[in-house]
Amino acid sequence: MTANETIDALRSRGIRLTPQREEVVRVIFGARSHVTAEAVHAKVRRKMRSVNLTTVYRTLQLLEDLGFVDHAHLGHEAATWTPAGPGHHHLVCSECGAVEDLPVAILDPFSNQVARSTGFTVDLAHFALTGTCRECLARSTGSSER
Amino acid sequence: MTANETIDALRSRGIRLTPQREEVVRVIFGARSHVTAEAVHAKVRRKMRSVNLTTVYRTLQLLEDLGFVDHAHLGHEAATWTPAGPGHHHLVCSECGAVEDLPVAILDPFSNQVARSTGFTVDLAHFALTGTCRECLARSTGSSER
DNA sequence: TTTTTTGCAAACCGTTTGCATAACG
DNA sequence: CGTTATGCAAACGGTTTGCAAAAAA
Repeated sequence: MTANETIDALRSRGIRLTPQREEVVRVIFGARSHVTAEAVHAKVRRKMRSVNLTTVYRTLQLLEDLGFVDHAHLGHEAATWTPAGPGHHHLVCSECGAVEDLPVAILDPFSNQVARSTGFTVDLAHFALTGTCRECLARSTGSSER
Repeated sequence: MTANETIDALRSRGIRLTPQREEVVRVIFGARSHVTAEAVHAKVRRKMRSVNLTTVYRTLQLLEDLGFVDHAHLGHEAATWTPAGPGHHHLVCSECGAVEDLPVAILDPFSNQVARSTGFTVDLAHFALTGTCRECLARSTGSSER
């Protein structure tokens, strides 16, 4: 979905359109990666100086309730937002902070395995998986290990 | 490790022992499950009324730095603490909040899979996996679906 | 007595709330 | 016009900080 399509969808759902909301939509759908509410706010402000962070949070919430965006938690820091989509997972390196995207398919066998053995349906899109990326691992084992 | 062993270990490492620290150790090693700093604080207070939450946080941090305890994040709420151990994983139901423990072995194939395809070493002990437990899933698909 | 730890109050960050004003439809 | 959204300031929960007073070694 594009920003314009989303805005049209909002209109036809009878959602009140404000310049603030339109701009928030444009920012999220125009961003190339995950953005925090703070980042959305900053970008929106470049067009409309007076917009409040609160409004951004409220709009993000609204858009999520309507199914247009999703948010995920990559760690302890602020949540990040993306246009709604097939859901992709994240690997966050706890050493360097690098975020690696993970194709859904790779984790399917795992989800199935967990479902089979525990009855639990894991949602891997909402919370990131943390760990150590290849580079940081190589650095630490390479130099400190005998 | 028991509380007493930990206290001895602290002493022999030359760490200053205060009644507050001892009591924090006893609470964590005496708890049957994961406890938040707040919960540790409440329990410590039953013995020593004046202990401050800040002290609990600082002690927990110290104990973790020394390798005696670990903390994990089960969701958006407060972190939970446990005696250091082989590390176990958690499935947290986002609907009912139930926390299910997961045998490490179940996740090994998954970790290996991720490592193989991405070079990323996941640390599944620090952040819980969220999802929907069997009961909540049954409830929602059973009653709301046609 | 020196060094470290404590308690307290205040700050922190990300997020949410209450409320009066502004603006959509 | 009625209804809903906005901006602002203030509160939130979990955690961390600075600092002077207290206690460990």
